[in-house]
Amino acid sequence: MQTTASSRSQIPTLRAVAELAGVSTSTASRVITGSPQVTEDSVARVTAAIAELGYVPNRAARSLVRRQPQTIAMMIPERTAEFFADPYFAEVIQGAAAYASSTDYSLTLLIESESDPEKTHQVLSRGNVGGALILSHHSASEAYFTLSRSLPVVFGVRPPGGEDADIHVVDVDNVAAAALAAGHLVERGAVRVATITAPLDTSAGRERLQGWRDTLESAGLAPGGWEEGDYTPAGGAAAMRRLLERADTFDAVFVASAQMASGALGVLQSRGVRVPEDVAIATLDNNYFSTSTTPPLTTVDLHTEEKGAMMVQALVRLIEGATVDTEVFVPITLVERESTAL
Amino acid sequence: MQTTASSRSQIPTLRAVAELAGVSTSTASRVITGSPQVTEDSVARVTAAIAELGYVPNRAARSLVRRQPQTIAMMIPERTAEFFADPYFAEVIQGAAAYASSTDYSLTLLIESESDPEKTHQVLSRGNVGGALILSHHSASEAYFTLSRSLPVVFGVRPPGGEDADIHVVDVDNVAAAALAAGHLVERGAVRVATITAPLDTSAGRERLQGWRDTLESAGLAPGGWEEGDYTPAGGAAAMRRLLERADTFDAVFVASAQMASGALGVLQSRGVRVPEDVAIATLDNNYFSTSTTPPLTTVDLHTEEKGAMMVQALVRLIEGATVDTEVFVPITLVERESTAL
DNA sequence: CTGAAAGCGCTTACAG
DNA sequence: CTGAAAGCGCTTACAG
Repeated sequence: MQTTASSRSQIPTLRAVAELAGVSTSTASRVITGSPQVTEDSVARVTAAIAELGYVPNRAARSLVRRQPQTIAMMIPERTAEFFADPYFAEVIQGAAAYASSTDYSLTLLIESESDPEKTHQVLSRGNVGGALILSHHSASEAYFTLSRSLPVVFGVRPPGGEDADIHVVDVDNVAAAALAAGHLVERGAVRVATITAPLDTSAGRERLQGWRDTLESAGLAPGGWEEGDYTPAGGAAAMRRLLERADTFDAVFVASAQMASGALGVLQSRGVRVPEDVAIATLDNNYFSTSTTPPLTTVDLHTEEKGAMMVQALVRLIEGATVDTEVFVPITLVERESTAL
Repeated sequence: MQTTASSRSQIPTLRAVAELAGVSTSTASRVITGSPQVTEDSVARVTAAIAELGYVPNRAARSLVRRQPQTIAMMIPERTAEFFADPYFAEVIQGAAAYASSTDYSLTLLIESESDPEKTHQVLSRGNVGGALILSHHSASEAYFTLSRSLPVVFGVRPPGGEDADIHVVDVDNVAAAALAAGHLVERGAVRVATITAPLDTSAGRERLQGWRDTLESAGLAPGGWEEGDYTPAGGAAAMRRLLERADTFDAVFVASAQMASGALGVLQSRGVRVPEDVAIATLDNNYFSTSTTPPLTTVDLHTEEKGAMMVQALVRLIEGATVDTEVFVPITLVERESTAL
């Protein structure tokens, strides 16, 4: 109590800035909000006063008067397993938080209640957040369709059923990413390219499968075998075992995520299959799972951190009334490593 | 703009609640804040009105008048690698966010600028957060010592140099956790227990080594060999390779984190060492890395998610002026799995 | 126990 | 371009 009180009294207000600068709070406020209707002289004096006092606007007061909380909610899935296993969320969050810190908005974490989507809706629609970022793949995201009519919302994945809906999505082009990885395998000389897919009940899973298929087709190659994984190393390993049991052999495999690829690589090596000599591997995600294996894996960097930043950027624009494309693609880049070396 | 405006007009205010309940806003406010000086009848009527309107207090207004932002900052390390590789942060964050949602506080993510701690200090001390949670191990956390004099702060790890400082720490008892795991190995009959440590420039690393040492000593066993790891599977694997090169053999190993244990296990198996028959393994962290290996690993659950919740709980108490222990221990539990089966 | 009133720290028409 | 004034939605002494 005492600590708090004493610290509070130190914090400079707009009034203090205005007094020091010798202007009214109105003028000081105009300078701070970047209003054009102020003289250069006012700007200089207020700016100096702000610097001298280390003034930072009170968010609560600003939010109250603007009727617009300077807060963005990042909805994170309640189902912990999904959230934990994957560095994906951490990267998106990191990127989003970093970008948010460069804006006037703060990023707050909200658990989405999957058992009770109505509750989540409540929390978001009651005026305490300026907009929301939706990350989950599977969840009952239809609830967010309605929400996005009354609150700015940006999705990190196109939600199931959201093909026609008037929603905003910031995501990687999964077809293109898969095609980039598979294409690299083909260019390198592979002629029998198998794949381990991401879960096919997600759009990302289906699109990555599609990208692989398209690539082989346009290269005039017959599609190789494919098995479904679940985004985990163990799932990738299991899929690789099934792939090896099949009649059709392969000289390369496109694995739809680095976590799965690390598991699949282990199986290959335990069977004495040499990578890249016998089987080349290309995957997606430039993270720990593609850099720390032996050999390290050729992959497509999905720029997940940048994705987080782009989501916040799109949302802030939406909140501030600017026009935002309904679909924004996050850049992708091929990173060549030993797993496809010649 | 239009969307936003229309949605705003829907949001019920305290005044609307008061009118519906037939009381003044003062009384309505008292009911909401749980003041004792209201009649049962008032409580009933206001409560009903709140439910009917779906009223949620405006955080900005409340923060403004209370001079206390209803916001808790979770400081996350700028150094991305550390943050990404480990499910630890994600678990703590999840637990913290979930607990925060049951309070009046919202959890906001702030990147701590390690290159410029002064900047982080600025952000926190300028009155826009009610308190802060500090997670990082290494960082220049001394800056937070000063901060904790003017702002409620809870550390997730005792910062270097923070032995005597008057700070609040919520953490697992690392010595006890290591002793629990190592003790299980001993009870099971191991007589030559080696260890792979966490980085020894962290207090957690040193304490876990200590717990292993204490256990062997009190069991009357000579300390086995030890090698330092870096919290990653690759680091655990490297440490295990070094351990195997040493003269002293071992029939069990305590690995100070599950990520390292998964790497170490791989090395053992690739050398034809059977787990648990030839070497038993016990580790810390009950996460993906201890459950998904073959065999699954006996471990000490550090209740990381609960830790996040406890950190928020302690911080909220601090903010609200209650007394909080300077040191709070997160519970630990042994989880027996195949890696130590007899 | 209750209500009228003041005020938290800002922003923004409004008048000049 | 500038300042005085009103007001954002709450909470809390103050008086009754």
